[in-house]
Amino acid sequence: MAGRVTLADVSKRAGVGIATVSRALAPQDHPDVNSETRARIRLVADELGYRPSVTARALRNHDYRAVSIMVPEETWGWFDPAVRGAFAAADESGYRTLVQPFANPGQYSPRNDARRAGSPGRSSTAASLVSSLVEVPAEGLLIFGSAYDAKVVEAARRLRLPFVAIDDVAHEVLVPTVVTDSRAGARLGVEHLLSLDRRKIAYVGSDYDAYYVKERRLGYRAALADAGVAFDPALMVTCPDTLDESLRVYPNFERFLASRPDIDGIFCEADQIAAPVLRSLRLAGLSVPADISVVGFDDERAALLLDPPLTSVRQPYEELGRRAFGTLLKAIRGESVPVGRELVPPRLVVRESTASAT
Amino acid sequence: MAGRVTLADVSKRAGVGIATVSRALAPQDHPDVNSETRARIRLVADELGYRPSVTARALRNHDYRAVSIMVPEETWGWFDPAVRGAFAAADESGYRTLVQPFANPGQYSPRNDARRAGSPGRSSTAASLVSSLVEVPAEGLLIFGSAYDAKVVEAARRLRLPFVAIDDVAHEVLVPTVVTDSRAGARLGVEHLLSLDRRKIAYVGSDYDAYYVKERRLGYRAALADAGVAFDPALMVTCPDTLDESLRVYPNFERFLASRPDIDGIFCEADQIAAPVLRSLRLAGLSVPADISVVGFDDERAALLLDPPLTSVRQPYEELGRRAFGTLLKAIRGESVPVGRELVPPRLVVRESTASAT
DNA sequence: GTGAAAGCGCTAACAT
DNA sequence: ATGTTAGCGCTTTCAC
Repeated sequence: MAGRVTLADVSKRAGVGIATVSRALAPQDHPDVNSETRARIRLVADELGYRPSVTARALRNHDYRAVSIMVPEETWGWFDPAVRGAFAAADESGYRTLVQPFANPGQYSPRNDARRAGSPGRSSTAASLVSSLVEVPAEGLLIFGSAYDAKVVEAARRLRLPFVAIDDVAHEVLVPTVVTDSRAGARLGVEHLLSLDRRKIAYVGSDYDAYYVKERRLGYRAALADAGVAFDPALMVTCPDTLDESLRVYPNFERFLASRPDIDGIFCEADQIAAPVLRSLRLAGLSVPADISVVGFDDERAALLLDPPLTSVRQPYEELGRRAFGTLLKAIRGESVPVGRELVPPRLVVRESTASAT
Repeated sequence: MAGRVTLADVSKRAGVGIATVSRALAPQDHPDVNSETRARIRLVADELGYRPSVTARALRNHDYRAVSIMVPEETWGWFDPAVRGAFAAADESGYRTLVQPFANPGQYSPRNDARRAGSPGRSSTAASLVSSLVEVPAEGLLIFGSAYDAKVVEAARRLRLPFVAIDDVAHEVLVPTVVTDSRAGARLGVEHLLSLDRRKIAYVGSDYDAYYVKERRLGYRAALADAGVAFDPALMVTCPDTLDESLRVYPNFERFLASRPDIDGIFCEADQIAAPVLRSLRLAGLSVPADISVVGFDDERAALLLDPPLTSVRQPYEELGRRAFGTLLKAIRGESVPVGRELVPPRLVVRESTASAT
């Protein structure tokens, strides 16, 4: 049903040549048209309900101005603002954005799976991605998360599509990748705790083997080192169960808490981890932040709803998306973009769990 | 840079006619080609890095197989799974999805504004939407939220684009609209409380003038009526400050709680409202669910992280998206779809805040 | 200032 | 089984 009324129709009805109509209707006022004619033609076009065929225009002009964004289904909740950032940036550059969700074949451990509705659809896996990509009228490709399935990378390369990723899981990057500077973020969080005179700072994290986990741990140690506080391995608490969202408390952390009544600060690897941690503290009769200050990472929406509201390192998701699109655009325009990580700094959002407002 | 290598190139290199190449490369194996030739041609095509021009194909075939999804920036966090549902449904029908975020000109009160990063971009408002829509090569239009700016509807109508909305705010619908059955949802929640022998059930809501608010209130009353429990207006607590996410407790609710020590159940209009409510209860030394059972609405991610984890009416977001696409597809195919609401039933997710697991 | 015509890359007749 | 050709709707020389 699209593009029923064509330039020819308008030209006939207006009693002018088809080319004139084209000129009259051009986005930026074409100089070579009598403004009266233009007005008249525009009127007729409106009347007829003319809609330019984007498809014909694209064919003719060899530019489609669209990029494809591939989003793994499982991470949607997470990368949502990043998608929005990419949208916004694309929009500003006159690009359209196509979104293709794809099912993630294991490997990438979803943090949101408790939520995963049983979508019966055969949404593409990385494998079928190969073929489906061919169908996409895009000038470039943005992949969110788990871009590093070698098959996907290979597929994209074969399509000769400029290709940028946003990912903080893979240890090794095969394409230009935009990522939150997790190390700097953890550092910010721990420095904040140190500035509150906390010295026995525990790190509560997961055993998930991911780049961001490694980096956050490094950030923690770096902050301590800079402050001249000795690193104590006993303060690193690893909870293997952090992906189980239904858990109220982590057994590992409970044990740790009982054994170390001396800690005065906790850096949580993720907000999601902070929720059970706060519960444990409450159950233990400890007051946050009076007895113990707690900092999270991500600043997801729930950080605000926790009790007390959680101080957290905010992921610059929106910026991640914008940067990724920017880099992609460079690639599309033929500038060379190096394979490697482009770090985006997060910032600290202070709330009551660290009560800086003394 | 798209579509450099054409059918002609492949045909020349393979020493066959251009039509043969077209047939050989057709998505579904064309019967009229020697399979050997096909194999050979495919090889050559691969070698040359041939990518079909979607744009030419679309022009030729008069079907673009894409729908446009317009998402108001502010509600992204909310409608995220709905977008995914629409994606999935579209994908299953061989449709692509274009996403266009648009800035919402006030009127629609964002629930997420605390999060709103200062995106400097001039992402389209409803007004510029008009023109921008013309540029979108879509066969149909899905609008998420606030579709009822008359200008937007008018614009879409003038484009003669099939048009479906997902919205639970507008009181009056101007286009086919898919929406959660909030009344049934509230009913589920309240019936659950009643089944736990709660009889003094408060309704804590906002003063937001929206369809879903009205409906949830009606659902609350309907459940009470069915159970033969007299409706007590004094148990309706309206907190004008429910949109302020930084608030730890609602003054209105605090007052109410102090004045009514007899209540034994609370139905919260939204999970977001439940967070401060739970805090107030905790501060008042009341135990949930022993003393008071609490039910929320939406079942957003935070429901799981609250303490105790919140029993909540889960919005069928994914299904909302799927249904909306389904309806849109009908419209695209020329079937008539009535202007009106298509209700999708939510379901109750029981957690510890109502401790049904005695 | 305006019209005629070529051609973007593809597919579907219509030949052969 | 394969080649030739017309034409989808548009923009852009090139004439006038």
